[in-house]
Amino acid sequence: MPELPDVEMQRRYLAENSLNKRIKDVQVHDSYVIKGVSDQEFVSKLKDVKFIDTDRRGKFLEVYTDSGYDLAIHFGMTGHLKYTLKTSTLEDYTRVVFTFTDDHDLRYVAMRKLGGLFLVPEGEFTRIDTIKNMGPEPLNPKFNFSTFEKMTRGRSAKVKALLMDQAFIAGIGNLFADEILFQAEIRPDRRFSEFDEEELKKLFDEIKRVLHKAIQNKARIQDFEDFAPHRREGEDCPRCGYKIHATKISGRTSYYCEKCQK
DNA sequence: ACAATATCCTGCGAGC
DNA sequence: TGCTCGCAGGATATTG
Repeated sequence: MPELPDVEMQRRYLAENSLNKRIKDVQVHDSYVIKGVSDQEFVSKLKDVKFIDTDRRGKFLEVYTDSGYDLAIHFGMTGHLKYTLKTSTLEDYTRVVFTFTDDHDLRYVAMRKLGGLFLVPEGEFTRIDTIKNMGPEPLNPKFNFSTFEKMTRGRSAKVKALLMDQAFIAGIGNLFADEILFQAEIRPDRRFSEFDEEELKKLFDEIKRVLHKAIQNKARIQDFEDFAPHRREGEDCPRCGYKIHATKISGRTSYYCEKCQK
């Protein structure tokens, strides 16, 4: 489920717990999640170094080190980080463990292996194709309505497919795309060519507002007062009481209100 | 260039 | 009870 707000929480978690501590050991329990380099290289490049800073790009957590290599972490759908005493029981699906000299671990845990850990030369996160081709960061103040309007011109795909496309805009997944469209009162199968200026502005504003609010609420979509009821086909729309409808867009189930979303 | 679809990963629940 | 099937969602590869 990690989308932009969730990844932002993971970033803050790492920044609070794991910066400026020497890594005395790196254990790769599952090499499938190590991307770009061999396990051996991954371990040797990160052993005896420190994580010194963090950033986020879309759904990637970027971790800077004090050696010549940096680390990008993607959580796929099921991944998360766990900082704990190294003596504590290893969680199921622990894929990679960093052990610091303070005898604590930072563990990358992920049931399904849809994410991964990418080692790149210093600062060169654009070596990762998804990042290289990534659209604008929605919460960046430089991402303004004029930019958004230009991006949408000539695009004929369904609005929800584009919201989930990382090359169009960064960090939005299935759940937040539904939530943004619910708040903007726009159907997920609409196309930009049919939008009037007011709808486009409303959509732009809701992208920023929903993501900001989710971060403020610690990424819990449940904290929305009238959130789109995900995975609840046939339930009542929290805004108008009409039945929630489900449909497939871009291979993903979309939930929307046929009455309030136009 | 763009749009749409198939595929991978793993566990779970529905249905037979 | 035990099997298969389909689904969950992020991203990529492939096809149109």
